[in-house]
Amino acid sequence: MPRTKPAEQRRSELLDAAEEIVVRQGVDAFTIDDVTGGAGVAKGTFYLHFANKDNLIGALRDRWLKRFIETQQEAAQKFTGIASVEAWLRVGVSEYMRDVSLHDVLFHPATNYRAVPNVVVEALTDLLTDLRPPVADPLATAVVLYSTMHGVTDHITHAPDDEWRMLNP
Amino acid sequence: MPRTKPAEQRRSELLDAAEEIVVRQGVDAFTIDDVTGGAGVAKGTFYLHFANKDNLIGALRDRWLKRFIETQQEAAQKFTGIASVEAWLRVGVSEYMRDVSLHDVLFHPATNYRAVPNVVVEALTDLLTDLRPPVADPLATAVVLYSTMHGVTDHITHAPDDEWRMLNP
Amino acid sequence: MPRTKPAEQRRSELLDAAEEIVVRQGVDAFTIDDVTGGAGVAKGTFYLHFANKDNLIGALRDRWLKRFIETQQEAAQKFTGIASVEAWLRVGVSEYMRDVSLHDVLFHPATNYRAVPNVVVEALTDLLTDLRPPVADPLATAVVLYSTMHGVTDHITHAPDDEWRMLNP
Amino acid sequence: MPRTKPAEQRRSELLDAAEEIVVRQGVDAFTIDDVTGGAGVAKGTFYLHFANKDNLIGALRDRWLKRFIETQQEAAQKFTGIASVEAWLRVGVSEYMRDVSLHDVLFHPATNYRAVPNVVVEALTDLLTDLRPPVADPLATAVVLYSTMHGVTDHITHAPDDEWRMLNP
DNA sequence: AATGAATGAGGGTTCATTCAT
DNA sequence: TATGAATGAACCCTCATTCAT
Repeated sequence: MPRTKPAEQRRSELLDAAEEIVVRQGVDAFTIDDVTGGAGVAKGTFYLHFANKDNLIGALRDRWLKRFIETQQEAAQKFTGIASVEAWLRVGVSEYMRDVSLHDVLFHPATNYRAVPNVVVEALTDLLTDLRPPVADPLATAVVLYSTMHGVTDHITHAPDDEWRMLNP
Repeated sequence: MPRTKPAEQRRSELLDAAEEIVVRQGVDAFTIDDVTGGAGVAKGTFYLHFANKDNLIGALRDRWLKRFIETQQEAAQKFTGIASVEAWLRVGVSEYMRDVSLHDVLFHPATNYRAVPNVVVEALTDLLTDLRPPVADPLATAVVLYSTMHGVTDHITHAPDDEWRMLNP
Repeated sequence: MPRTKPAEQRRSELLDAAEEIVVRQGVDAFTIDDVTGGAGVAKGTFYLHFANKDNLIGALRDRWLKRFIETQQEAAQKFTGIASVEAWLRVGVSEYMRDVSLHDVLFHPATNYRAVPNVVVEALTDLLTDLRPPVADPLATAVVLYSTMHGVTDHITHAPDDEWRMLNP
Repeated sequence: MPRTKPAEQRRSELLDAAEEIVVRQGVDAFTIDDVTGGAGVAKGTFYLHFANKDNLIGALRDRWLKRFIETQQEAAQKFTGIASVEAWLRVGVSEYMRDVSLHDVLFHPATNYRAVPNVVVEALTDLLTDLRPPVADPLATAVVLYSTMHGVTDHITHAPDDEWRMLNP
């Protein structure tokens, strides 16, 4: 049985391993060794698929964003008008909550995340732009909605249990 | 010429130096060496005032929060009713914008920030609770307002220049 | 009330503090800070009485030896002939056992202990030389007796309890 | 040209280098840097073979004991009765003398040596137990013999030259 | 494509010693 | 004589990256 696998699959397995470690142990215990260990390959193999550690984080981020937006898009397309915006937001919250810690790590300031989340805001802006009746300021609205979505999710996730119960009587 | 300074001042200078480095270079270039270099003291001096690196970050966070909330409190107290909430939020935005990168670093997930930002939400909740006419759900409202405040500021700060101009025609 | 004390007393107090720490915590936790802390003086004061750390250890060693030999001498003088040698050895064992860890630290190889224990052997050699009937080779005998005394004490001290009971039925 | 060597060999070379440094410079000049420098490898390589510094010292100790006892065993087996005990002791002395400073460092109190030398005493006890005619108290005898062996060697090694000549006329 | 031993720069922390008060 | 803040060399250890196989 060959140890070699298609590049795309190896890469994917490495990303999976990285994702799991990040989610489980946080960003501090984030070692190339852990990743390759988790993926069941040797250390050197990592560098056949990623230029360096930052590169991996970038790839992780891209994959996360791609999935996130696609999921929202799908949800939104099942509705029309304002309902599609609501669907978009609802899915956004549940997606965020699925793996907050992954999100936190991926978009934390230490890794030049700057431009990235804009993609999500842009997607929402597009959605709002196509809305009828028209939204006065799609971008501003998108920013506010996105912020709230994100912030509320954050709050819920980190809230002590009793506060959570207050919000969900 | 005395080398010694009051402990409180030295500590403060070290915090200042740390703050500046964090703001300027991000969290990755955050070295004890840099901090002591910036404060103009020897490396060992650092450990006269902080148990370790984490300890410093904690202190930085505490100081930031203290200042932030105090500033908001002051601003809010100059008004009554809904205007005080508005003042609170306005000051919040401008405070955030003064040093987003500092804030980002201080409260990024890698450093057990969990419980911390709640303090700000709590302050806002208190403000809303005392409001007349009463707010239906002060906590939920606070969360939404805080999220929006934070998210919008974030967006503005990281926005490419042209988008910023779109938002401020 | 003056904080100053006669040099000899301060020195003595520092030695006492050092001794206690060494006995209690072993040689690894042996810090100038600990010593001055234990003696209730400031760090700098240490260097008014000892040139450096090695110097302190040397002084500790000298004091220990002086006491040790004096005690043995006293015990030996109460007897004559071979009985005085036996007394000398008995006291030697009990003295060793009083503070093995102190002895261990003081005479461990890392601190150029070379010449030192000879003093004890020399004292014993003198005792044997004056013995009647004469001992064939006082030095060799002294070495053997001293070695046994030391080695046995060591063994007893470090022995697990059950072995100790075997030796003392 | 291959940089890599079998793990066992590398480990052995590191132990050799450590041993040499310990013998030559004593325990204070005992740096990981020195060890790796002596073995001709980079610092990091050390940690591929030892968990930490203490671990290395432990390994050094184990190796020393293993060799020591084996050599004694071999020597003893060439004889029977009391002669085997004499052989055991003679080899013990010469082995000790081959590298006293190594022994001193390895078994000095700072590094929890407690239980270790017992192994040698145990070996001797076994030897004495099998002796015919029987020895009254093998353990006590072993302790005394071992102590003397060790102590005498120590004395010889550290003796000033003239005293040494007195003992070897 | 895959390996994993080897690298070595770099960081956090300790602590003996100094020195201005 | 006494203080204790300040110093800074030294050390252990980590881990991203390389490279010969």
